[in-house]
Amino acid sequence: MKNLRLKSARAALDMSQQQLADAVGVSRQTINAIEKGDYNPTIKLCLAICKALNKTLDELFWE
Amino acid sequence: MKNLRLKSARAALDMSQQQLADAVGVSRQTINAIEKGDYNPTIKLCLAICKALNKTLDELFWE
DNA sequence: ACTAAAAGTAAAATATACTTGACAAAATAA
DNA sequence: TTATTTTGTCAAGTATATTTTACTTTTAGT
Repeated sequence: MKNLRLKSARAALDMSQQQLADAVGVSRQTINAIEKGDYNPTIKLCLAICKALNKTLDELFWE
Repeated sequence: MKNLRLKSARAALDMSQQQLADAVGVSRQTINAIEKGDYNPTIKLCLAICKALNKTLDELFWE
């Protein structure tokens, strides 16, 4: 299922998928796939995304 | 680095690594490796572990 | 001490997260 | 409209999470 909280948090900081990808060191397609819900990232990547967006794991990835 | 919070939460419920592994559908070695800190699990597995141990992502995996 | 269960560890195989490159669709701005 | 950026999506490859089998070491019980 889609991760709209991630998409929303990124938009709130006016970051593109490419900018977030660069900030956490992955490809743009990986960010796109996570937002789309295509596959589950590793906890390490989730933590990097949280720090880049100033959010916690529970805020972005708890269901 | 070791995940002592996970180890502690499991011990608090008196569960063995095997029991937790069965509860979340992975091998015992995977649980052992996560507690040992050998590699990073997927967010899906982290969520399953949290639910099995009645903890949140932030409680077990936030650094 | 003896026994059994639990935990630690390792190598080889498999499943899947992630990359790279590329192209089209949609959005934003001139 | 036209140009530019952003997003969506796909296929093939690479990196790594996870499994299986197996063995040793601790821990807990009797």
